[in-house]
Amino acid sequence: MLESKVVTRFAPSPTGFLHLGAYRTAIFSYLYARKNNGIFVLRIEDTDKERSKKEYEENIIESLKWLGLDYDQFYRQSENVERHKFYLEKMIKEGSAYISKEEAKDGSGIIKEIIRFKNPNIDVSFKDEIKGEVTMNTKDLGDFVLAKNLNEPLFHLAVVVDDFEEGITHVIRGEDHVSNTPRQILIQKAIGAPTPMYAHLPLVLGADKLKLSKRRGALAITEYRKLGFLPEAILNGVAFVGWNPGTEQEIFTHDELIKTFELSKVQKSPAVFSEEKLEWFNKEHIKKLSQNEIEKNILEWLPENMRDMKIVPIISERISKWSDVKKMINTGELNFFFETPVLVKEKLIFKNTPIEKISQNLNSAINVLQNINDKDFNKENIKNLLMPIAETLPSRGELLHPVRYALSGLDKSPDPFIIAEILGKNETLSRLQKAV
RNA sequence: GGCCCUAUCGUCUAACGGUUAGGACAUCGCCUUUUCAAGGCGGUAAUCAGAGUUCGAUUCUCUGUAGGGUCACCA
Repeated sequence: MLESKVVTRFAPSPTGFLHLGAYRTAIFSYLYARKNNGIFVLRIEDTDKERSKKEYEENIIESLKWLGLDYDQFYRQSENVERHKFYLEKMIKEGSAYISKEEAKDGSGIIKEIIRFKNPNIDVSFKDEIKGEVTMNTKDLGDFVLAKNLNEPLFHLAVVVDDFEEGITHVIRGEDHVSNTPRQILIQKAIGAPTPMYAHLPLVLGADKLKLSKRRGALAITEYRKLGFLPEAILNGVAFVGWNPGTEQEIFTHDELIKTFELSKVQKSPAVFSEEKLEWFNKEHIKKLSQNEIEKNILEWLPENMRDMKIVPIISERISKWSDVKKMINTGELNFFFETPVLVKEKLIFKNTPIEKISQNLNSAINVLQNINDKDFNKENIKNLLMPIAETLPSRGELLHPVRYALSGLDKSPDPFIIAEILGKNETLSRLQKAV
């Protein structure tokens, strides 16, 4: 029973901030492990001492945590050098690897001893969960290098030894590793390790149809957090790049994804990642939040002097991520609530209605609104009084437009009833009076 | 170039060999209490090309074409 347990791993190298494409492989590995009651391992592949940085490792850990991808085991490849050395020595002893004296690649002319694999030059085939049967000849690979020396293993050796020692049963990784697989299988055979199941994920492309890369604007996952995306929305949206459950449901929670995820439904072809659709996913996930949580978040994103519960409703239906709150502030859409707008007389005019008629309509509005008590000054009551007047006019706009403009000073704004409610009776009447 | 992989609306995708080729995002139009947003309804839009197998091909086979991956003392 224990033998059949699924163990997957996410094995990034901490040489930069990881973008969504990398996290998608983490998500799939995680989902697959959880779905099968297995174990999810995080292994930091930091054997490249020059390029690996602690900062990046921390960013990876932080990002996984934020996404809700909890791992059961953690390894740092650089801490496994002893076992890498053990297998290296074993291979040399058994003849599947040898020490080769060669001139250093840096052009210094120094002769070094490196460790090469004795390539048997055979056809290697493996079954890939996504791509199917793949066969490759390994003779082009030559006697590839396993390690710089006994204490400095290279990628292929380290991966194979660690996957074996950590009991990895399913290697889920990017398609760029397909051509690495045969030589890793060769090493497995040499050290007597079983071959795990492989699933090579198709690449994630940017809008330019090229591989997603930081150089072309791909963001680190922590940047999405800064932009005010919900982790569950990112999880959902990224999982849907190159995978779908085959039903028409698109919005999934963390737990629903675990239940639904299947490797067999992963796409074979690369997928273009759409920022627009990610925003849509986020908006849908915001809708699932309780009213309280939405209020709390919006309030947090508002500057202190603007933290007023009353404007939350008009903000919440106009944003798809929290940072859009800032955008609304910057475009001045919310200013009317905090300061009396400066009006341009002509803008009160609806179509060709004479200005006298507009003033007259505004006055009727003032008259009826005066009759509402302060505490009943809400959008329903306001609407109930204003609409009957508007209905008597050739066009409702002759009343509604000037009222809305007088209150907001904007060409585009929420409807006049809600604005009046937010402003309160006094401010509403005062603004209407000024417009007459 | 060698090896490997892939190919359905602009994008993500669905379709036991038989469907008016379905859905979502985006886009366009209409409606909904002037405008904006939200919401509702509807529209435009796709099987890379050519052969073959078959009564019938988006689906199977081959070829072509186009993309992509990989060929390190990086991972």
